[in-house]
Amino acid sequence: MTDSAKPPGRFEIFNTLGRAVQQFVPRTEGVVQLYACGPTVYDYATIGNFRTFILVDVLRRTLDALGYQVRHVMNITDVGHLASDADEGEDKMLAGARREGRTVWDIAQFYTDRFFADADALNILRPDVVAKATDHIDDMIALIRRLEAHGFTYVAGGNVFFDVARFSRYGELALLDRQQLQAGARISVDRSKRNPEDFGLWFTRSKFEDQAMIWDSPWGRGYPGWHIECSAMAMRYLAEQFDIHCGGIDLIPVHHTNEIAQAEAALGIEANDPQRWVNYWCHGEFLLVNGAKMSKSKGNWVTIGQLQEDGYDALDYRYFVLGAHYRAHQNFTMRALDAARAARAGLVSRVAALARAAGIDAPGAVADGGHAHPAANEALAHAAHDLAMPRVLARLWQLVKSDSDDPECTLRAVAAIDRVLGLKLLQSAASALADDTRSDPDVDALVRERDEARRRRDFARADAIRTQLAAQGIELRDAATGTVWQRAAALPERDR
RNA sequence: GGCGCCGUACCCAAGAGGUAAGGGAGAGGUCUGCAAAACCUUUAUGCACCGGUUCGAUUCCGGUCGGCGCCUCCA
Repeated sequence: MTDSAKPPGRFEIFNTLGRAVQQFVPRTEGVVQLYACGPTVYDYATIGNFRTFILVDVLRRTLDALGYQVRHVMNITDVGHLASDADEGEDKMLAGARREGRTVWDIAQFYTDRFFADADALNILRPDVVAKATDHIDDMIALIRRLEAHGFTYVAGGNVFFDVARFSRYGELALLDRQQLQAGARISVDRSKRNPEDFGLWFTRSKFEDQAMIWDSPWGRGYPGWHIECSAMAMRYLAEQFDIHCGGIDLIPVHHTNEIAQAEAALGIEANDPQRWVNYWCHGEFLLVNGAKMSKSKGNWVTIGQLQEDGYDALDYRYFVLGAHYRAHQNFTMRALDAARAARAGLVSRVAALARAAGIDAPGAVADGGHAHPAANEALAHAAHDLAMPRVLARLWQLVKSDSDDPECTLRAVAAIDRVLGLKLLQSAASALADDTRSDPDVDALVRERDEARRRRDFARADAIRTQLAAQGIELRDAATGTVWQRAAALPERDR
């Protein structure tokens, strides 16, 4: 574990606010306050969603490995939101409920559970705080009241809006030029708004008669706008001003832009104030599927569960994601996933071989070697430079392929590197080693008989036994130390 | 109309102003009764194209072509 007496290592991260890789300086020495936008739980999360959650996880692991104390907060959006401020489209939670004939509350619980099941399979660490929007309506109302007190709101058509014109820095994060935006280019604009960019803070008017999630508020019975929850919950569980806010790149132009507006307006942060609500904004690029964006609306989305049904381990997907830099597009194809699976398997088998060489039966228990090993040092340095995970992987491969006269030391370095990668390499190697000693009376008897036959050079009989076992899905390998067997991995092939 | 990103071998994908990480796949080899596994070796004088800056660019600048995305919700 990291020596907490030492100051944290240097960390650099690309800041969307400023569009440059910057040296990370936390507000409080040695402590990182991190907020990540979580899932909307009206349907399964896609592998694209999880690309971003893996980014957050890697960020958190890297900061931790560098010696920072990280406090990680994530929201669960379990309240329905309309498709636009114009009260159009459909409420996603309601749509999910209608689709499945269940209540919105059931839907939220079900998909929240599914989300964490997938996240666990991907070895994504749980945030320190998971906050549900519906548990924090009071915090949102309090924040809206603060905005109201500062004169940043107005009521129109029964709904409370944020007045963008009052916030001069509006759009800075997204480099938006308000004059050039084609408002309503793709959707119609709510006529009651003063400016097209104004966004709802609290709605009391909805076209949905069966709106199940409504609460009392100073403005009437209704429900909160889309953006207020993250700001309210981040400020509640972190501090009013904190270090890093993460999300997908698609959140930049609207969600995060609006979050900055409402939070800085509420906090009274002036336009020329160097003190920001959040100092570092970190965004993950999109995952493409066969060259095109994956989205729920297009229907070309893939879930972790689907990959598992096809015989892949969630960690194969994690390896795939780690193979590309988080700020670059990444193209998901089954062929690329196959490559990731093969690569991860190769890594695990090399780690298992190191454990054998070191005489360690349970490599899962190997403590990481701190930063004693140069390879671990270099790998961590790559991670610390804007999360260059492809370089971390390359360094790991170099380490694992090098001849080592101290396999245990190498193993400790692997453990240290995997602390950042989160690929469970040591645990996986442990189960690979367990396979070495697997036994089954019937199979063992046949294997012994075959060995006898081979000794007699009765290869016809030996091959017959091998064929017989193969029919049962058992593969034999005649290693120098004797014959070992394993069940062939069942890998249903999907059309690709 | 405005804004942003990208274009590296068969595939995925790093990269830096000084001569192309890593993985997968393929090929060759070692080993083996055969096979499998494992291991070794190997695969871009080249980084979309055209100009410019430079002693030197794939890496910087400008342009062209091509792909993707945003300006509704979406990670």
